[in-house]
Amino acid sequence: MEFGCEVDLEELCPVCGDKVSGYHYGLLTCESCKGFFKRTVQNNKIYACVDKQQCRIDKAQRKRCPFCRFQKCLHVGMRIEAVRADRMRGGRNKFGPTYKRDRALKQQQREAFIRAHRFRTESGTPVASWIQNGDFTFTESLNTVTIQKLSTPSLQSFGPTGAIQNLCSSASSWTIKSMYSNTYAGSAVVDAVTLMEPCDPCSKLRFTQDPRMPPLVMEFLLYDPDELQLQRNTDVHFQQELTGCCSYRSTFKQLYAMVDLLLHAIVEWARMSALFKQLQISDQMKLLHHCWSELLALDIISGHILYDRQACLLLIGDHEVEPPSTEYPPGPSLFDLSQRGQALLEKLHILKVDHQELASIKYLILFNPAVKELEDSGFIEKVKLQVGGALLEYTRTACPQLPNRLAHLLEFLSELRPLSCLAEEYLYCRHLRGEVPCNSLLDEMLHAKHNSP
DNA sequence: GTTCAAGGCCAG
DNA sequence: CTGGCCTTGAAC
Repeated sequence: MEFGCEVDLEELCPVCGDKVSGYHYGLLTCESCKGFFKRTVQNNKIYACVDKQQCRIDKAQRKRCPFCRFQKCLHVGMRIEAVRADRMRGGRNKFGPTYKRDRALKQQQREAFIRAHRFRTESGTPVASWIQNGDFTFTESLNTVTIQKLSTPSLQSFGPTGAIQNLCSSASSWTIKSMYSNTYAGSAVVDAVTLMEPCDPCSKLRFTQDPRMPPLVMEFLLYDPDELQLQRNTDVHFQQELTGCCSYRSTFKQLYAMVDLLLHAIVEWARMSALFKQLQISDQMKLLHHCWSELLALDIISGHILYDRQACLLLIGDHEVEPPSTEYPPGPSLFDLSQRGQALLEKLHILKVDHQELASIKYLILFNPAVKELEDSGFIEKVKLQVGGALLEYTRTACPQLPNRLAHLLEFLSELRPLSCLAEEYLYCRHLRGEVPCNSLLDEMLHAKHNSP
């Protein structure tokens, strides 16, 4: 079973994502943030940020900027008044009952999340047999792919073909970088890089003023990709081509360019996540290779919900640009995808899902402990459970009148999976016909899942 | 007596 | 300065 009651529920520090050692100064934090907070308050430290006071704080970088670290300590709720002025040791402070309540609440949430997860409808998930085969070969191919721990700058060929897919490194992080030919979506990489720039967290602060919002959900929202930038990029790509009234083939070329752009944004979003960064590179690759299509489908659908995105992939099914398939058995059509996507979109509309929930759901998709041959599935499971707990806490606070809201969200997730399988099948069929440009990130994702070495 | 969140210590 | 480990002592 995916979530057993016996699971050791190790929490993660809301400041840096390190392992929690207990309640310190008002909430569960790690030992190092506890010490840092204590020293800062006791010694009346005053720090300065050499950047824009928006430094990302995670386990690897928490030492870099004490100013932003302390700001984050305060932001997540560490209490200055819990540091004793008289420095008296031992005993308990006035937060004792708070900690006790918090423990009870967390336990309740944990149990409720596990119940909700059991409730989730797993049946009726049609997965084409070739996809299952693909999963097998995908696992096999992973064994042959050596991924360096990129402590020094390096370029490495990735994937079973000669595609120019490279893992690049900067410091201890990584990116998947696809190169484009001059004739195909030449500006996509540049655009993707632009949209990957961390958005201004202040622009989202208005959503995070509510002190009842779980710190984890707040974090997810703050670091969700900048939609405006993404929209500008995708609109340019998509509408240029559609207004040009061109052949279906070139329209799909643009479609792939946009899918590739979205994939770049998804990879970069994951890469920027403090929790994701704590995984080994190999696990990061496995998780992304496994869930890219789900994240892509969710991204496209949520674009409608949150932003009424103009460049609408779902509507492409209405353009009647796709000639009927001559293959037997016929693969899925864009029309199929469009119909199913619209049905899911309708569900989200009825649920009135919000940005916080969508930002959290993405982490539930990404941190999937069921992915095969993970090095650290334990950590991934803990993260998933923690995200589930935070999402439950959030839905209970935001929609107290709907106690089963989380179960509905999980049900939506279980319905997203077959759609993403269908989308993958569609893209793979076109890939086999040579319509997916080589060297794109999409090409890499399709290769990773379906090619045996 | 046990628990556990305070403060303290000190190698790196 | 950092952070892992140690000591303390009120609440239970």
